[in-house]
Amino acid sequence: MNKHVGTDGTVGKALDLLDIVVGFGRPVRFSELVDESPYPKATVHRFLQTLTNQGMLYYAEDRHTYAPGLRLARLAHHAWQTATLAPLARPFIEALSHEISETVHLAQMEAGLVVFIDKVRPAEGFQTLAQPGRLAPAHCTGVGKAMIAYLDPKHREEVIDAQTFERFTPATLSKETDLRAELDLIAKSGIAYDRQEHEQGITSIAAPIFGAGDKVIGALSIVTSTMRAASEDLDRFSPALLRTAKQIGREASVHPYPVAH
Amino acid sequence: MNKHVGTDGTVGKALDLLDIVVGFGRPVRFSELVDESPYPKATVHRFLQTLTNQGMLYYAEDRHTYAPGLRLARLAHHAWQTATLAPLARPFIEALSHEISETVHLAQMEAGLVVFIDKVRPAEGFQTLAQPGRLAPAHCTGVGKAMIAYLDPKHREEVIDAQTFERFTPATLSKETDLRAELDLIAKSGIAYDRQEHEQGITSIAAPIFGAGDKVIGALSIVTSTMRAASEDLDRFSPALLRTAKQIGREASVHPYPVAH
DNA sequence: CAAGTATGTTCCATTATTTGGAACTATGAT
DNA sequence: ATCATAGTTCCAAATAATGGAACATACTTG
Repeated sequence: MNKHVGTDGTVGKALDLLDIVVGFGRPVRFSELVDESPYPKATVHRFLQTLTNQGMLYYAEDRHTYAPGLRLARLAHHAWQTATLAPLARPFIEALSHEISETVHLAQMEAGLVVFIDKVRPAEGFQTLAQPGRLAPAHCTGVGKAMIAYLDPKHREEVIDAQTFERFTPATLSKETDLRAELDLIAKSGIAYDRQEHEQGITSIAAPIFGAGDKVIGALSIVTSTMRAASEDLDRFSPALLRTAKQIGREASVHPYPVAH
Repeated sequence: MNKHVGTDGTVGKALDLLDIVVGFGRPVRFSELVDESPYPKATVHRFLQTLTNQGMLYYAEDRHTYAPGLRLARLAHHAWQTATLAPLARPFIEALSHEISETVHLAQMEAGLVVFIDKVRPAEGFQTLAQPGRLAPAHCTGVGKAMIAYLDPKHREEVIDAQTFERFTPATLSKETDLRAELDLIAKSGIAYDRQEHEQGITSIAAPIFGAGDKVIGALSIVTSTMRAASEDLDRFSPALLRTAKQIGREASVHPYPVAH
């Protein structure tokens, strides 16, 4: 259900809190964190002290707020460079976006959720919810469904179990059976769609990226709005999309590192 | 001596280990980590399990190696945007690099070490050690010395104490007294130099960046190679360098966030 | 391919750290 | 000046971390 179960003792809890602070996306006050976290006041306080000491958080004395620290920024940036598909895929998704003049998203999966890893917008495109580093549910996104459909059976079941099936729009697939039916289709065609299932007015066409040993390591999507194109129009992008996904996959298989998970 | 002292219990130790893994810059084996960390085998093992469970590390079963995890990578964008000067300074250092056609580095200080935050190279410049996210000692870099020279006395002593005075080249300042003498000069002129003290053949001219309350929040440097310019030639960049540092400082003072530490 | 060596994992009694309710202090609003 | 809200400290009890040593597994080599 929840992303990282709290069975990892002190360290797990501290990281939970770190995630919460970062999740706010702005400097946060102590009391907000007490409300948001499942831990009692004294415990939260102790963790914040530790994390601040460690440079993972920064405490602004004047404003009494906590924000991500420089050490976290440094570690995270490193991780981005060495542990995600982003640096490797960048040239390809730039080329794709340029070729078709549409927004392209790159995503990977973490703990049953979609993580948006990178994004290229052509010139001045519209803004979507997907910012790099953002999490989204897998059941209602093109990239999420594309990845689930090609997961090995064991992982697939785990990930499906992890879905909340929360409704974001009237089109959201909110039943497990609906999702499974669609996954079957995707597994046949190699293409997944998001028909305004996550954001009203936003549609996408997505394809999985396969790394060494034909393991799904990520997904790629072309995103547009209903203003700009009908859902079926997206189909004309599928050759370019599949080609780019294959290019990235090949690159990832060849390069030992950065590692794709 | 070491960056984050181990006085923060379990969480501190786990983060130490995380830093060590990330520091390798490549997937690492268990035994390498046991050697590198001060903790006993069983303890390292337990931490690695926890961190992997938490998604902060990724364990490649086939290769038996640990690498940064997706969860850590996910934190990158947020942390980088809100915790560093990078987003705010970007336009200014781009303008500077373009104006003078040289490489420009932006750095901040973390636990007595220099963290390179951003870097702009003109067209196809040469490569230096400084990649964004990279750590470097403060005693042998222009940006490091520029920051130390303007730290308040308390912090200054702490940071000087934290230096290892490791020799990287024959020109490296390897004695505390040498460093102090140079800091005095820097404090007078507002300009610091790196005369091949970190990398053979690389020289730079650096200036501190002051935020609200005239606190040093970072430093800026123009980097060139001895191939391209003599050390004294760098002086002709100093007006542009100082101007840009001032612009960034003003911007940082005005904008409440991103926070400069 | 068997014996040897290096590497990785598990166990568990001991030890040290975390935990969190409650009392306390600082801050800020009226 | 008074009250309310936010943040910090305390400390005995509860729990989790510790790490030496035994065990298991993967590699190496004669």
